Amino acid sequence: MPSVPTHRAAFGARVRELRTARGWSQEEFAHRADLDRTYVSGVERGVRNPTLDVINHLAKALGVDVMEFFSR
Amino acid sequence: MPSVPTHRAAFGARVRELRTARGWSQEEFAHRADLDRTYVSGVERGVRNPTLDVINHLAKALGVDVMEFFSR
DNA sequence: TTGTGACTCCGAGTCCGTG
DNA sequence: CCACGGACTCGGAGTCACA
Repeated sequence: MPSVPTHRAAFGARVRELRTARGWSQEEFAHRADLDRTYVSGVERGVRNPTLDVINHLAKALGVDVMEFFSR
Repeated sequence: MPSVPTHRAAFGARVRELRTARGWSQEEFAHRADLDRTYVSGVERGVRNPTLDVINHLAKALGVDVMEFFSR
């Protein structure tokens, strides 16, 4: 088992994709999602294991449904 | 802020829906997912705030994509 | 068959900084 | 602008006895 599970990496990559598509820096996104900048960084790299609550926060900040993180 | 956020309750309800649709008890499901029965109970009631790793584990045990938890 | 309170332990999540 | 580290707090993971 790698230290960065594939499902986490995929999730993080999707978050990053949606964030950059909006032209936001990690810091601006973190502020909008009311989360720490370094934590968002960790989530996007797949090293962090976010909770359901955080996942919902991220979705809300991005203005998307949670489904978007797992589609495609 | 309620102690059981609506998005967690919705998630739990969806898990329960998928479990019962397979005719599984919490105990049987917990065994298949390699989790404790009481933990599964907490998730279904929205009391627990599962991590992305656990969410993926549940999806695998149910044989569905994680998307299924958030669709409809 | 399921809900619940209480428990331990480790990781979720924050805040400081660096290259 | 971002990756990464250290140190910290508190809440999630995982379990049990009991209702």
